Amino acid sequence: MLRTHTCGELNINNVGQPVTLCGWLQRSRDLGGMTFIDLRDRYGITQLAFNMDTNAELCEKARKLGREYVLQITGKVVERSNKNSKIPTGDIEILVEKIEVLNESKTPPFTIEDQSDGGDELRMKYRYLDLRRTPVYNNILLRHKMAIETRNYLNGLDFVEVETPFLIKSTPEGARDFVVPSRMNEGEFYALPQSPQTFKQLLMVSGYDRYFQIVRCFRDEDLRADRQPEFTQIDCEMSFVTQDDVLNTFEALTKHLFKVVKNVDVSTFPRMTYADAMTYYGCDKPDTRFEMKFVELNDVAKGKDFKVFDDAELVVGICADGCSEYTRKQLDELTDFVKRPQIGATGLVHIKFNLDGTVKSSVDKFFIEADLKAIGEKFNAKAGDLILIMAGVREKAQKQLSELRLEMGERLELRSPEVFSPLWVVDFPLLEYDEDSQRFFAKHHPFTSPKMEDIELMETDPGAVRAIAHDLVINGVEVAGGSIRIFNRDLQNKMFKLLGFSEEEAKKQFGFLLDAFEYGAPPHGGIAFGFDRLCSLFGGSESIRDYIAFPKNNAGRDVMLDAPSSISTEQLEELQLVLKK
RNA sequence: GGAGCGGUAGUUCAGUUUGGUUAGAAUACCUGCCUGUCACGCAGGGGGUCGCGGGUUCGAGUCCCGUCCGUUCCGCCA
Repeated sequence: MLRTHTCGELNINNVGQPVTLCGWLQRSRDLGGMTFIDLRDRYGITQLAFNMDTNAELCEKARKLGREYVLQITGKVVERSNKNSKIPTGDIEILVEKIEVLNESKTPPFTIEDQSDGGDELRMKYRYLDLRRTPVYNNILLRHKMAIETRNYLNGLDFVEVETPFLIKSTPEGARDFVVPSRMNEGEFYALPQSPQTFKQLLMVSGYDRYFQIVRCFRDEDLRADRQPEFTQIDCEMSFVTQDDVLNTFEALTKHLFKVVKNVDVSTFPRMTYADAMTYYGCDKPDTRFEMKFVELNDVAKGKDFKVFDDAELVVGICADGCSEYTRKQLDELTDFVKRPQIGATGLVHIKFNLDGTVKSSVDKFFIEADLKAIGEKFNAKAGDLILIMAGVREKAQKQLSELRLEMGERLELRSPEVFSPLWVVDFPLLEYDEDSQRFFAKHHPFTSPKMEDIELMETDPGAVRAIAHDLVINGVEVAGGSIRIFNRDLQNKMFKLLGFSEEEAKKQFGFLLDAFEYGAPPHGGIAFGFDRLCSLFGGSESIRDYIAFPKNNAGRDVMLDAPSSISTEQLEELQLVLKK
């Protein structure tokens, strides 16, 4: 070993010991007669001291060293005369006797400190330097802890981690596949998995009973702050279970992670149906850190000659406590917010329940005070509250008001990253009708089981069939999703038929799975966590990039590698992607 | 595919609204001074194709058109 200790572990108890440390020069302070160097490794910072009186030659050498030089130093631990209470090693320093420069460094393009002066783009280009910074290191360490704890916990429950292939078969359903040309099979392509869905179901057929995998998945879709083209799932599947079993098992895993990683206790996760989530939050992943539930106002808002309400399928509102004092400017801001093209509302109605008992609204022309008070009663509004109302086609109005609700939550500081509010959303619709292609699509995936009591509806009203599906939502983030699967060949065929698959198409795409189901498939179900999102949620960040060591940028590029890149004509020829000259 | 915001010193930004002398600040870097600093301090210095291309103008960092890059969102993400 080139060192006896790390830079984070020495303290007052080590005084007098001879030590050898290795690390990077974080910063040096040259006072003329003496020089101090902060030596950094991933464990911490230890101060090195050099004195002109005691060793002029060494001190001269030390003052010439640059930032990020890699040093090996030998010396003696001494108690400082001026202590630094801000760092764990602040009581001691090393009286250096020998310096070895293990490597020099160019001046880095940004400062390697907690608060770096570098912007995102630059730090991504030099990600290996960015990763030296403590906050970034802590994020990567958090991810490591989450992964280790997940493995240990699931291992304790007899889950088996099985690796599934990355080079698989492309299927047209779902997200766009990344494809890989096959050199040995001219004109044919592998696809990278969007998830190991079919493999984990096959493992259930194989009797593995409880499977998990912390696994990379690939989707060739546009990126977001919380979406990368390659991302990681905690993928899980269990046999001989009900939905309750799946929910209880992974609620317990989630609680375990909160406890050991964050030391946070969370109570039992409430369960909310998809229908309720839409009714009360206008959204299938509600942020339940704050209430501000939707109230439907059709009965009290219609019939007052206000055309916008009268013509609307749904009039719905929220009540913002204590916001009656909002100024004209603030209300205009909210109106502008909902009118942004991304939200696309045509307007916003407000009712102020003023502190002096008066009621003032933007629709006073149409509503007398008694009408407004009737609306207020629906919300149990009190003096000082502000009611915000939107109207339109049901789904659209819900979605728009949902955005406004989150914005109000933000403005009222009700969305602290230190507060965690998990819930299960269940009873999703099995199918979603797509107007463009005039057909149903699986909302989750084609292997999701309908609720037994809804099976008859598959013939009569497919859109009303509910699935035995579940999402884990925390703070408005979809953290995990899963379902009980179809394990019966007939039901699966019925499902494919609903999705407009001919028997041949189904066989061509999923023949291996259908075949497998004929050899004794057990009842099974599972869930997959978005691991990157879970980490960013635990870390209190909106962006999953902070928790990925080498992430891609907005356009799916790795700016450090400069990938993707073109390849040589020889490679293209070998892959049969161009004609040979 | 669409919308918003941004691109000026190694870096982070100001300056663009209302075109006008030599484009500033902080930090980083270099030199000198300094024996208890820990965001050390003090003095001095170097450092700019204002993303790129075109246009308007006597004159463009600033106005117009195009384009590239970054970022956030919508679409998309079974």
